[in-house]
Amino acid sequence: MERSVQQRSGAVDKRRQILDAAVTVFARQGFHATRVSDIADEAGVAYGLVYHYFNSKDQVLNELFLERWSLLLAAIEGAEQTPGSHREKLGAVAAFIFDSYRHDPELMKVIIVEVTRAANSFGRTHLEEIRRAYEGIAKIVADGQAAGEFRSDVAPRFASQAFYGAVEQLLTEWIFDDVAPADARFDEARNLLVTTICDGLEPR
Amino acid sequence: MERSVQQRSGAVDKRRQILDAAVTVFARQGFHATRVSDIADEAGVAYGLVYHYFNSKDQVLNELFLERWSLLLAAIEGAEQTPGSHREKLGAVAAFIFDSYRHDPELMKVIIVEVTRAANSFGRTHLEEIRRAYEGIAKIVADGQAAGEFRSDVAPRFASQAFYGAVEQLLTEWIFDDVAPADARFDEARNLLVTTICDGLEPR
DNA sequence: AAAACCCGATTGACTCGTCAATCAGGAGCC
DNA sequence: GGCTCCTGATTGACGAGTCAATCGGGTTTT
Repeated sequence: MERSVQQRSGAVDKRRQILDAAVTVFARQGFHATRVSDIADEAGVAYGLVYHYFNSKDQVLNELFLERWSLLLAAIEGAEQTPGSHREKLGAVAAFIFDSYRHDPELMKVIIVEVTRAANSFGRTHLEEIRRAYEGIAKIVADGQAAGEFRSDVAPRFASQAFYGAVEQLLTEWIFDDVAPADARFDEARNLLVTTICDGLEPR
Repeated sequence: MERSVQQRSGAVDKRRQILDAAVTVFARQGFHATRVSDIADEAGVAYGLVYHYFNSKDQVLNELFLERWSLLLAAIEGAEQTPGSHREKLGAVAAFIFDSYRHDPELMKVIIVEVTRAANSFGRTHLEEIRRAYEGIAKIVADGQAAGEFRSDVAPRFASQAFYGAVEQLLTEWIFDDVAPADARFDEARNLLVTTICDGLEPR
């Protein structure tokens, strides 16, 4: 289990090195267009070593996705239980996702482009985990409705889709632009998003 | 120019046949996983004929995308100029997109999965056309702000992204489910979407 | 010495796009 | 009508290239 005990110290580094290199090349060329040799070259290791640590190219992407997605699920869980308005809880979820992009845009690009938005291939494989996130957000909405903070005539699951879809679309624009916006833009995006979804476009 | 004059009548049918077959197999297996021979088999024509009408597998998808996307751009253009509130104009755009799915779910699946949401490959190629749609929606929002119907503290381009992202996410759920919802669900989706984006989740 | 780690040449499977051959039917001539 | 010529639609086998995954052997650690 404890990798640093059963393997020597260099080993875990190589594994990590391969994962990090994979993020870079997947982000640059897309999963399909990257050869396993590209990953090995980027990581500075031999071709075969990739297969020492992973069963397949697919497994490398799976690992990257699950590593990050479990954090998102935890963040949603955390937001649910945090004190504060339900509007603030939605804000916390959006903030986590935008921060993930701020912290590691390449990784987020790979996850969104190759998994989350890929209805064939990996999106189908990880549908369950992906939906768990939607359901977590839907739960926040449902609780908000029960608390009288949100209107009750919008199905929580529906609101969750609209919310998540909006977040991902904003990220996708940044991904297409290949820009890492200034830090202020992240907070601005979060605020505008929460304002739009909670208050709506029409003046109050 | 006039195809029916310079070519035998059967010819134009075969071309169409290939395009329709491509939609079916792209929707079923995804662009990357379909071989050109799959398209030919589905269309009931010989392998080589695909290359008689198209330069490459890519060109087949390009044609499908452009054919449909130009209709969307026209619909947005039309919505802009239609009389009525700007809220109704946004509703008209959403209605067109949902109707496109109702009318031909396979084609919409292909366009969304393989082009619109594919930041590598085709998404990049057609970025310009895709963005034209975003800008059209943004223009409706901007006009709505100028008319005092929408709040002015949300950037139009931003609102456009949130709106389109929400629409596409809802469609994506249907795509993943591989269901064609009952007709009533389409209108419901449009209404809830416009309500959410324009009025917001919080009670008025 | 055993075990873990690392290497990269090789294999085997796969598919795109090409191309030479065939086929169907219209136009012109007898 | 019947015959020939001709165009371009249609066919499918094949060449050429790609790439994932394996494998046998070398090196370092314990």
